[in-house]
Amino acid sequence: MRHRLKDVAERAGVSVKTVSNVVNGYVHVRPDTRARVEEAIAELNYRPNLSARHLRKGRTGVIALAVPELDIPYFAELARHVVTAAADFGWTVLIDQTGGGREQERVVASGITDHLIDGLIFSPLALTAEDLASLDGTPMVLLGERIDHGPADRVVIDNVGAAREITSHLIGLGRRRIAAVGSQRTDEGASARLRLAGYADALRAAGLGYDETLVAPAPAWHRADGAAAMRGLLTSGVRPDAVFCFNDTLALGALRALHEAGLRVPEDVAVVGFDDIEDGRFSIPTLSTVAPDKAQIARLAVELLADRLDGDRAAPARELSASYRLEFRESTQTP
Amino acid sequence: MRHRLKDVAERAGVSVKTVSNVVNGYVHVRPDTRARVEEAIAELNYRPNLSARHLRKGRTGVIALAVPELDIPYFAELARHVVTAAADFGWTVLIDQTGGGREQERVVASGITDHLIDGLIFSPLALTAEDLASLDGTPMVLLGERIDHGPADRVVIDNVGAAREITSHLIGLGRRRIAAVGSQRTDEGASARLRLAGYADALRAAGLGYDETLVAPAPAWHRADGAAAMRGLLTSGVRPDAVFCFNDTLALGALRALHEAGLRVPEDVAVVGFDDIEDGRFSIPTLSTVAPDKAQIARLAVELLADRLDGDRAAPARELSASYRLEFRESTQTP
DNA sequence: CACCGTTTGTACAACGTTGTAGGCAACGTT
DNA sequence: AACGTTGCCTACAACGTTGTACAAACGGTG
Repeated sequence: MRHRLKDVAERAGVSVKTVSNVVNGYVHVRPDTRARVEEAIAELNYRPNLSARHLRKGRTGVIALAVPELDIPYFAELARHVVTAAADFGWTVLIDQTGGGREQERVVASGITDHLIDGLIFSPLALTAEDLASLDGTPMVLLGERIDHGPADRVVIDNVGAAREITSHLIGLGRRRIAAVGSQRTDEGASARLRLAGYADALRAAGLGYDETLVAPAPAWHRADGAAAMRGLLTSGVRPDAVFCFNDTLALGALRALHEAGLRVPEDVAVVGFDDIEDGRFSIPTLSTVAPDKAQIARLAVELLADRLDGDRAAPARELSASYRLEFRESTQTP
Repeated sequence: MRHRLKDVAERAGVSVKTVSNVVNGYVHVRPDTRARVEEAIAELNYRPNLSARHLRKGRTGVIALAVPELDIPYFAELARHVVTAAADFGWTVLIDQTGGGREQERVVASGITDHLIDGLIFSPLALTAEDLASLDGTPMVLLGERIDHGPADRVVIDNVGAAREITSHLIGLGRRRIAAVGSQRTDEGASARLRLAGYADALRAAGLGYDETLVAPAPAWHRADGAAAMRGLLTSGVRPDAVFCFNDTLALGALRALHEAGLRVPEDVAVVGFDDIEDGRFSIPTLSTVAPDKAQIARLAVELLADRLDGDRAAPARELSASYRLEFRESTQTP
């Protein structure tokens, strides 16, 4: 049922290698020979065996994308863009969920590189630079801030700047008691730390004090965590007039908690998020947010990987920055 | 940097095959020999080359999951469950987006099977039984209703029954003018047809007429389509007191449109969806819905695939049914 | 002690592909 | 006419692994 080069060769009356040459677009094949071979390929519906090709060439045409969880909308949207960007290079993307734990991430980062893939785009939560250094040489591009001075290429966005800008926007609306939701003290919370820093920067620049009681931690960044953190803030008696949630799912949870508490958004409390996931465009109210250019992130990551694969694998690691913009929607604007 | 069986063999002072036997857990290896080999493996950090192994054995340990779009929450959640279920079989999952078009789906279904994967779990929108029959023999499990009597194993849920039940629930609440959002006349709309049938069944059983003007089509099933369809219904002058949306994202869009029109949910209009995506548990109001057991769907699909891989590939196609339950939340209940 | 079956290990070939080396025409140049 | 050059194609080996066949060592039995 499944045919090999040999079958095509026999049918076309040429050598196996000539068929291989046709398949690979080698120049010196007579037009009529080429035509005969192509006809045979079509008749047999021949497709190259990628494993054999890989074994011989050392390339599979498959790259992996490893993210903590697929059903976190941000990662799902990112995955979509990576698949699209990779297609431009003729690559297939193998998507892996790490779950976000350090051990799991280490397993993925080392295990997945068992010769099946050419390279890896990795969005780590817990992996350390140390873990990373112990991996053998599968080219890798990191997304996000977790690993500070690792040996790998990275695509980042300016978390501090974005957080500062969106917080300043809230201040510009006249809000003075601005809460932050999503802080994390663990090592996993690199993005949390940076966004918190940007938040604090903006308060300081506006002459507003940084009030510890307005900062709510969240163990993970799901809707439920956002709702719980918001409820915690409200029952603790602090009365914020605005909330900066460190991502959109937290913000959606916070909206929910505010709704349950009978508070109006944005009249009583303005809410902003981070990531610009699609839900935020249809939530009630729609959600103001920082919109990282996910397509650009994906494209830069794929391009970095391509450069690394084709170029010098020992070249120094590069870091590229993706852009973002602010989206102002109902949760910060009176209709 | 990367070592082969041969390197391990030299270090341990045995033949290549003996190392292979140790790696594969072959029984008849003397304990001290095994220990020596394992030590050498550890020292060299040896990992088998999966391409070579595949070439020899005909198995890769990779299965593919093909879905229309990854950033549709239902598919993202499903993907997560499939990855988890596959891990129990030691499989890695390669996730592919088809985009949902017939041609693209055909490309994925045939192209992806280029020797890289052992099997495919496929959630088709547009592919026909005819397309499917033309594929060579990569084992495949289909999800959903699209292909009626195809040659492949399938996992389905009882769309008609579920739609009937949720509609009956609305009727039980005293609603009489119940709209349906998401109908599709194209071939892609198999699920839409079945859910519409269940909706009509329930109306008929309750002695309510089927009113064409209460049925709104939706080209795709995104939030934006739900919002547009709902706006269309409202501006056309029909005044439903309940809406059955054929999936949750449509329902979230509909909630948005109702909100913009100043209608209260559930007081003025009750809303139900289908899929039980996480968003629906945090939306305002929270969304009543049909909750298919996604974990079960994923598990059944993986098991069917495993059976097919290990067993008789020519055995007749099987069809398994996954269960569902109804979730009643705020969008159909007054607080 | 000869015999036999089991245990433990080895050598070789094969999976399907492509890189290398080289052969044979046909051509233009001296 | 002899020569190198070019175009086109073929034969062979190799990528790293495992199945098959078989050899050597071992233990128990008659």
